[in-house]
Amino acid sequence: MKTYYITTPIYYLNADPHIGHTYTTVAADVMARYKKERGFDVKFLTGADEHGQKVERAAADAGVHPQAFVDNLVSIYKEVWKTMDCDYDYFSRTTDPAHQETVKKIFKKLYDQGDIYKGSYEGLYCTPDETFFNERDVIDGKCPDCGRPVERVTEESYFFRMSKYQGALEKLYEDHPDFLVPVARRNEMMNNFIKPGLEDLCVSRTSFTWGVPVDFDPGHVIYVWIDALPNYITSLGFLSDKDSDYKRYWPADLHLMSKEIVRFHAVIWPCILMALGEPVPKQVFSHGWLQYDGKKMSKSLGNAISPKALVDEYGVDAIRYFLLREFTFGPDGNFTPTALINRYNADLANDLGNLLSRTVGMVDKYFGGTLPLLEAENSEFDNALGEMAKAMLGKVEDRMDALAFSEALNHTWDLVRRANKYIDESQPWVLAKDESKKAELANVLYHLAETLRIVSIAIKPTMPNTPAIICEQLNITDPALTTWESAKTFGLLHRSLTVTKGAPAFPRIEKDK
RNA sequence: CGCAGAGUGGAGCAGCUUGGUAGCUCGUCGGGCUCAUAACCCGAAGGUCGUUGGUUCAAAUCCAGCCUCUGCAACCA
Repeated sequence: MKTYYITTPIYYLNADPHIGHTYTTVAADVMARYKKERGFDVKFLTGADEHGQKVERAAADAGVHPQAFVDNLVSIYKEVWKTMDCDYDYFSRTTDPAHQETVKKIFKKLYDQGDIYKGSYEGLYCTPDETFFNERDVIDGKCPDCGRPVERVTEESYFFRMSKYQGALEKLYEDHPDFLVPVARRNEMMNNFIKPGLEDLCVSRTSFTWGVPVDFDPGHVIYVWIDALPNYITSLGFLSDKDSDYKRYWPADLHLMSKEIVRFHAVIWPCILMALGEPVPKQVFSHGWLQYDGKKMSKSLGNAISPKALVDEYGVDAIRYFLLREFTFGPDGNFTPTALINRYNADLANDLGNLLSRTVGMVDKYFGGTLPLLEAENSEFDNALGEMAKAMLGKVEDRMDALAFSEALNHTWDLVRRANKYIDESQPWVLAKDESKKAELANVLYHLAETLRIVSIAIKPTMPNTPAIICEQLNITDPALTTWESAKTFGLLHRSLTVTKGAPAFPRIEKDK
């Protein structure tokens, strides 16, 4: 079976998850579900980056041990992913003992082969803040955070010989234009970091202790690059005696992330892998940021949106749908409550939810809930709808494979809108008044139900819960009628369909609310 | 001249790679229908595609300059 390994970043645990983390994780989850529907052997990883000075300090401020601090945050993240129906296979933690053991082995291996060496790190240091700053960040010799003077200090530390992989990295970018997408990010990495020359990377610290120790040099802690990035392979058992997942799933098919951490995944990470002699990931995809009402979302601005609150108000499927449908996946997007309500009402309540209601309602009203087995010639409208329904999933696949979630969903909604139009064309309420048109009427309603079946399959990856609502009202219980491939055939649903009226799947939201 | 992206009818976006009647959703106005969650369907109005110049038979699309906004610049998804 063909494998598919997809990852989100492992999120840095300095705050609760907000809608931005959710955006990345939901997109990865949708992709993972889609690939599973297509028959791939899928592994989906998310996780937490738990080490470092910021965590150490945040824990101290909270008056708890760092481990207790991250344990608490991890449980909060996991709770949010559960709320969002994000169904990951691995939750990677950098405090996991097995991960730490492998990180030590990686560090040692790179050291032994000369790719890590001991040197000295010189920088501007703010002693009260215990933080290094760049020349350009320092304002008039003062710390940009606290305003106190910084001093030039030298610290002994280990360096990764990244410069050695300059040529190999350039070749990777040239040979595989799709290694990093979208192309704007690729240009950015090339022009800013690769072409000017890779600098060796400082991979250890002595300024804090909350991390994986360098076991052959006490006092040194392995810095984030060699700790967090390798989680994608340590979680698969790399360099351990249980490495069957590594052999099976590596290299990753897709590292998904937002733009600010592209450099680490598209420059540093491949260099580390090349140094280890391991294959690099097939693709790194960077999506944009969600702004809130045109402003950057951040903890300090206090405008970060809580995913939990949104789900409580609108439902998980609606939020997942909105995130993927509203924004083009790649550029930045602007999240506004108005857009959410508009999208919900227009697409989910008016188009899809209402289509289900009117279909079930008519079967109930005209036939007492069960369609009779009557033969009828298809009208031109019936044929047009059927043809469109059959072709829809292929278009969805094409856009999903390109990570164009919004366009994929739009193809499905083209069909939903077409079905609403079909009702007007077919005028079932006119047919219902003529006893001799019973067969025609039943045929129209059958076409609607079958279209809804196909729609319910196409939306499965994005909206994991809605298909069950549709199937319940249409009494679809045969698993063969809900497989991905079955949505490419029109007419599988049984003709003598019995429906069950239910509450509206997406009740309209009144605007003044 | 640090790098990259964006500027398209009232709003939000797509199109630009491979030039050729400017598309989608929402909103507005008018009409139709009545099965349905006052939902659905049809039609209309509304854009010199930031700006200047160039290439071309033809430019939103290619090239150059300029203006405005945004992001990145060793760890905010």
